[in-house]
Amino acid sequence: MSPHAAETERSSSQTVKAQLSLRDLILSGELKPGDRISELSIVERLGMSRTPIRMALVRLEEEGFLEAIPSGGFAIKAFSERDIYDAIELRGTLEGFAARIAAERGVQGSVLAELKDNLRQFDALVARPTLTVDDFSEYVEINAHFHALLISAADSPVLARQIERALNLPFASPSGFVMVQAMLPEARRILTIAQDHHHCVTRAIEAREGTRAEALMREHARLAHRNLQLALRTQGTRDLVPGAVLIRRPVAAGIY
Amino acid sequence: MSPHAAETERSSSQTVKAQLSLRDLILSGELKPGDRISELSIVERLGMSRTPIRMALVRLEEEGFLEAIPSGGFAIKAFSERDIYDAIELRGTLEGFAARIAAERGVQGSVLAELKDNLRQFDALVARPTLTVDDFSEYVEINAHFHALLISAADSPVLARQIERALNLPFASPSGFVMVQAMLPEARRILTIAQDHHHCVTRAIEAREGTRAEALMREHARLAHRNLQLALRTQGTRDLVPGAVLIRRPVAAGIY
DNA sequence: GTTGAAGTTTATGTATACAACCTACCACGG
DNA sequence: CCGTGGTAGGTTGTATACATAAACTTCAAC
Repeated sequence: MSPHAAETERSSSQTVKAQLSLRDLILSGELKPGDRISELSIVERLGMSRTPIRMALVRLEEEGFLEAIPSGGFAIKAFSERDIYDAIELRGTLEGFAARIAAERGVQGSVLAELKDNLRQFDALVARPTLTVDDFSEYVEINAHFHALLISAADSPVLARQIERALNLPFASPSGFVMVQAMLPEARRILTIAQDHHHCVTRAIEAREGTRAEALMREHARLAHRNLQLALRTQGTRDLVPGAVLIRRPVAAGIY
Repeated sequence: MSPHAAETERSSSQTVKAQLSLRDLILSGELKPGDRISELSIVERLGMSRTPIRMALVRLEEEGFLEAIPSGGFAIKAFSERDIYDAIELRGTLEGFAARIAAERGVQGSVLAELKDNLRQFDALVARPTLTVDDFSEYVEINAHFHALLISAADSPVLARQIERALNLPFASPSGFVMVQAMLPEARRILTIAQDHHHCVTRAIEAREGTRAEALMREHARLAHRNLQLALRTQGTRDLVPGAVLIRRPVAAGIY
């Protein structure tokens, strides 16, 4: 079934299990956008009682996968291509804000050291003569760590919380389109640009150049815009887009 | 007790009642920051069963009033003065983003007309020779409407949702410090500046000047910074700050 | 044939009972 | 006297039963 199904087995609480399982059900496309979710049908599908399922539904609504129906219950949300575009742009805005206040207020030396270590790992990756799919998986890790470090550099719980929420939607994640990118011929080129962004932002933060750091992070997020466009319009890559099943109109012109 | 207690009486669902009541309990200071919330104590206080109360607790966690305790249950969050500063700056960033995309993508004529009507109401208010407390209440309405119109001008559900969440904290609201402002000698001056911001942003959006619109909304939010500083440091106005009880260190030097 | 209304069915909202866990206190041993 | 173990109390997590409201179906009348 779903690639993440395993992790739901050995979880602690029933609520968390339900949350993960439901998310998988949604992202795998078994539950389609617009569908109303009946609690009872989930009960018999997951084999637990209604209470943890109701809890999970509330949480998934907060995460943005579901929307409350006025008369009660929840339905699976559908997203337009523009919604995804906006979510990416929003992430760029928030990460730009993080970079700016990190630069303006200054960051702890230890965080800066971690950032530079992360850059070295990235450099080593790009230096490899050929890039395998495993290399891209490794990049996902390094990239996610860089963005996490940026948030800790901003040292603002309020902002961290808000960014966390903005990243709940899978296609808004910093690494959302990396595996798509891996399939594209210009993979290395995009990677090189992303690498440069990371370097420049780190340098800007160190040099207390807030405006520059902000602009760079915004532009960095826009790499995902291009990957999104390519992925949705290139044959065969659409399934690699995280949460592709949530996109309202398949758009992909000429595939069928 | 609380000024909003009335609205909790005639509510529909028990969950919503619990949510509103709990929020009042927190904002009125009856439940103090750091306190762990026992579900049973709320049960006997509100006279309903645990189920809707648990639901309300989850929602209030999402709103930012509570934080989950690792071992289970919730505790009331405490905020530093810098958290509030960041929340205001964050609102400015998000509203700036809204203003920018409204300007860049263009807005429907009807929304623009509503904005201009709102500006006229604002102008009429400022033109009054003296400003009563009622006038400031009216301003809160007009101001809230302006900010709501800005969001609808951006026409982005993803962004609207995110801003809505950012405004859950009472001190992050656009009108959060207006009643404080009313008590200050420079009340009219601040109002005049806010009025100019509203005018300029609307004109910038109409003229498709995205960068200008964004910068203006950011600066507009920073008016709240000043009001925050004044309110916390001026004797007697501290209680007018919404959610003042959530602020960690009373800060207010020399009051006691 | 279509529309409206009433009854039935099924959904969610709420209450409560039960189980598992964490915590704090007390006793016992080193 | 300090540390460790166990037990008791209370807390949250889960399951289930019940009430209420929404939706669907069916039947009848126009």
